[in-house]
Amino acid sequence: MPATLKDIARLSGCSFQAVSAILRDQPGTRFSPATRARVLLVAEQLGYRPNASARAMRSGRTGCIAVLRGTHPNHSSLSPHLLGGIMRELDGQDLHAAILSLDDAQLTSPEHLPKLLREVVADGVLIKYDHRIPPRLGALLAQAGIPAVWVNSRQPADCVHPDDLEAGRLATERLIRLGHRRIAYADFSYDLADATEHYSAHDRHAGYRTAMRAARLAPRLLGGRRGHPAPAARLDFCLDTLRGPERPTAVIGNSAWSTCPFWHAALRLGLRVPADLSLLTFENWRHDALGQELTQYLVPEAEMGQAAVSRLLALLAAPGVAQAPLVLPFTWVPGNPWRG
Amino acid sequence: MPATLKDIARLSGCSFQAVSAILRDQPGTRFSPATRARVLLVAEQLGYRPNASARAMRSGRTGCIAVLRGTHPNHSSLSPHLLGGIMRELDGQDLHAAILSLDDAQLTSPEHLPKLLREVVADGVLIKYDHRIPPRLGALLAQAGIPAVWVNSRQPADCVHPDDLEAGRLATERLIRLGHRRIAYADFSYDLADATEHYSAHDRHAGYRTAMRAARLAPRLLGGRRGHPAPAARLDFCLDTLRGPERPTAVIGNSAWSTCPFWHAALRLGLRVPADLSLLTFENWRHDALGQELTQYLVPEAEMGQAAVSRLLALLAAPGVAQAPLVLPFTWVPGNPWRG
DNA sequence: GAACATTGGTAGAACGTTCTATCATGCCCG
DNA sequence: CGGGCATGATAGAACGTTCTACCAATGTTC
Repeated sequence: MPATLKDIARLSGCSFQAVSAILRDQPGTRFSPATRARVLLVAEQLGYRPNASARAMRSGRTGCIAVLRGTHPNHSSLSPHLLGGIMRELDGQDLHAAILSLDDAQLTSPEHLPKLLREVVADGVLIKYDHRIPPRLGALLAQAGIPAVWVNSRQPADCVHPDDLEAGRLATERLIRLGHRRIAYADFSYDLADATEHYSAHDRHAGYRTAMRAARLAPRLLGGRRGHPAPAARLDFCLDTLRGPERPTAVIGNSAWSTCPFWHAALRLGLRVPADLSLLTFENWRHDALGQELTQYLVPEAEMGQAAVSRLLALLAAPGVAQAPLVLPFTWVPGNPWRG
Repeated sequence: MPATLKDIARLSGCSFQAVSAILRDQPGTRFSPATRARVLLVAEQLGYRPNASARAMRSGRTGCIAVLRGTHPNHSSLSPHLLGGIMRELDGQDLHAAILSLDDAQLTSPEHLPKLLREVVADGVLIKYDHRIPPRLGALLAQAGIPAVWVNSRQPADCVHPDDLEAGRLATERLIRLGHRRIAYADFSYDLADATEHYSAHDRHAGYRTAMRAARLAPRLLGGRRGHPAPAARLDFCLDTLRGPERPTAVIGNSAWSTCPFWHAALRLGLRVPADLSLLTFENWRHDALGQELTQYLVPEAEMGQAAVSRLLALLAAPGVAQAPLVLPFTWVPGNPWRG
């Protein structure tokens, strides 16, 4: 049986309230150095750890952050990196996280969520964005007084997301500076089941177009919401694209899913990467297995997790004070060799 | 403020103990249908949810499973699929999971872990195997009376792991049946920083060797613990291998990290996959971006998570009754086209 | 030498549950 | 008409904390 305050009190000859005060070293109370030492010693010997449930019940604080995720495997799953970032930030604070999985029904009609959240007694909640979450969830949580921070979302406040717009712009400008003129943007993600336009895909593409227009170059979209090839026809689509007279000298892919087919086509056509075709891709995390010729722009997953937690903690400390969205830059992982 | 039993009691005109009994419909107690209906109605209207902390304190059960993970990004991170499997099983049981991150110091010397676990009041713990976890952790937990199930480990009991041996054998046999004779096994994973031999890598390779020997074919290891090429030299290594007169007609890779370089080499050499070179790879989850020519053997991550939880629940229900290891088969995802 | 602060504590209550014990009816039966 | 017995409850205690109030000495000050 775990040791309690009363056990320590009995063995060190004082009241359990004194033990409690000493172990937390509550400001405003004074105890003699002798008592203090005795209590600390006994606590150490018994391997005392405060009972989290009791503490939570008394203080109202659980030291627990709920993390919402959908159950759909393709969308809104918690990546190890995001989880790692969340944990890194929590660990310093003597907090832990409870993961809460929501099935599609709960995601779509979140009326019962506040109740559910209260049951997993948590101080606040981190919500990994999923396009199926209806916007009214924010209002519901606010109404229930549950502090929430959104991850990878564009809420008006209390959210953290990657700077997709800037990443799209930077990637394009980098290629332009290298002398590329025919730069295409590829997005085949729409042949995924249940794919709808995501902020990220939209913003990356928008950043690309901005940079192209600024340089007076014609943007070119391969794939996209309309016009994406069927999965089986993808490779042929890419071969055709790379064989044409107007073939791009660089392709920026919305994800590895969109970029790899071009790479494979290039390999098959004998084009050298990146000498004949530069390939840039956005990705959630570093795909070492993809090989080192691809240049990757990595979504700052770990940083998002960390930032989201620290925002949530700030929100807990100062309830009701909304904070402006926090926008995080991508990480540039140059391919090898990188011409530039 | 969340509604409590007393709130419901006040509004429905009975004692809070009655409310508690009615809402749990405790066997052995009898209440009139009228009272019962009144209480249920009021509870519904107030959106009552039992306070988990209070319940946990009273009953000793927290309804919470701790999941241990290391902080190292390459090893022992919780994949979305594993997490999904865990959650799927928990959700049906009105349970939730708390993730506990351990830094390297905590992993290496886990003497304080039982205390830590007790603080995150959890009924039991799921441990994602990491080669840096010292074996004595098992004994420590047992001694502290904390029920534990190991995921992807080969503990003598209370563990769940994929059938790497069988997968290695099956993959090889499948290729042999297709007429392949020069089948090589590739493992480049040792050029990862901090790579030590893992059960999985060992067993898959052992399964391969068993099948080869049974068919009186010569096993061939490309890479491996000794003899793996440096990361920058990997592609050349593969090109050389595929150019030689004794070139394999099939390569089984320990992971995409080990298989992809062969694929790229094949593309560059104009070899058709799988017509000229069959590629099989073991992987933790389905890499759609890798393209459809590779045949993948998927580690049953979700199934492991689900099975591990159900084992843990069984252990909680019958404490001290150790269960034999549960071994789960891989999923075969044939490449396209699959010759066979 | 009485009023008063300081030091070093103790005591009771509360948080929201669940568990165990008790109790007031009304009813049947002998 | 009183003993047994269902029915439909209630009351108290306990879980391990933390918070607020109080208290008994011992010094300090005018």
